[in-house]
Amino acid sequence: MNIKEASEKTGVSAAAIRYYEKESLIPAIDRTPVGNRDIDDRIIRRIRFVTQMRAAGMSIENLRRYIELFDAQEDNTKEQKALLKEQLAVMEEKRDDLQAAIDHLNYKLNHFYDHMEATEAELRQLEKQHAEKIAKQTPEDDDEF
Amino acid sequence: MNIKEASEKTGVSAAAIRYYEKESLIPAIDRTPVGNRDIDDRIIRRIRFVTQMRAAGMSIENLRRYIELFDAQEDNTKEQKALLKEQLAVMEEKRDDLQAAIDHLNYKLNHFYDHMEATEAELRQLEKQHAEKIAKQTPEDDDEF
DNA sequence: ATAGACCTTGATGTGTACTTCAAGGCAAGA
DNA sequence: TCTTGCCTTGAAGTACACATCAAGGTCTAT
Repeated sequence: MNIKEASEKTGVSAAAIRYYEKESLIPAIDRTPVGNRDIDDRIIRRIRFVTQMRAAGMSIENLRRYIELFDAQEDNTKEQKALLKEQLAVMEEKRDDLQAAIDHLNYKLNHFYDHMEATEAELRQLEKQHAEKIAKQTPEDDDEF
Repeated sequence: MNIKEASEKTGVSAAAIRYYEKESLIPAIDRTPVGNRDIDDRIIRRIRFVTQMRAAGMSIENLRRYIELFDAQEDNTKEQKALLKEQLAVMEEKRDDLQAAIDHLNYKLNHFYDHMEATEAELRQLEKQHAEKIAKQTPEDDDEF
C-alpha cells in the first residue's frame, strides 16, 4: 500500500509517517523499484502504536529510546534492563499524574451535579443540597481550585 | 510572597507564572506599592491546579476555557459540565493507553529477566524457560508491537 | 504527449509553551 | 555610593512535532 492509503488507514498524515520513519519510530519502510514507500501491515501496526503512545503524552525522544530496545538484536541486557526500568518509571509517573487530575475532575463533576440538579429540579431540594455542599467542602481549601 | 518564593514553592518557573497570569490561567495577582507581584495561597493553589492539568496533557487554550467558566459569575453549568466530561474522557483514554503500554513493558521486563537469569545462571534452566517463552507468545500477533 | 494523480527529498514555515534577554527600577548592606 | 539581589516589562529566542512548499520523478488515461 502507498503512503496515502496508509495515511487514510491510520489517520496519520503522510508527512508524519515520513517523519516517524526518519526519526526511527517505525522501521525503515520497503520501497518499490522506483523508490516509493510500500507499506505493509507490520508498519501499520507500528504507526498505530506510535499514535497511541503519542496520544498518551510520550515524547518522540522517549518513544524512540523505548522502541530501540525492542529493535535491538544483541542483548545488552544490563543497559536494556536499566533503560526499560527507567522508561517504565517515566510512564508510571505520567499515569499517576493523569490519575490525580482525573480524580480532581471527578470530584469537581460530582460537586457540580448537585448544583445543576438543584437548578433543573427548580430548587426543590435546595436546602438539603445546600447542607450537602457545605458538608462536602474541604476544610482548608474553600476555593474552587 | 514574591515570585521567586512562589516559584520555589510550586516548582513552576517565575517566567511561567507570569505567562500563566498573562494568559489568564491564574487570576490577576496583587501588587506591592512598587509593582511587584505579591502571591498568596489562593494563587499558589491555582498554579498547582494548572500544573496538574498541564501534566495531564490539557492545552493552555482548553485550560483557559475551563477556568473562564469558573471565574464567570453566571451559571454556565451545562457548558461546564460538558467541558468537564469531555476533558475527563480524554484523560481517561490517555491513562488507559499508558496503562496498556506499561503492561506491555512490564511483560517485556519479566520476559527479559528470565533471559538474563538464564545467562547468569549459565543456562541451567534453559529448556524450562524456552518452554515458558513459547507459552507466553500471543497467538495472532507474533510481532513485537 | 499532455494532464492529473500519485510519489520522492530537502528546506523552510508554523503553533505551542514556554525561556531568555535587554533595559531598567527599588531596597539593603559594605 | 556602589554592588548585590530581587523585581518589572516587552521582545526575541528556543524546542518539539509536525505541516507546507519547491522541484522534480513515475504512471495511467485520454
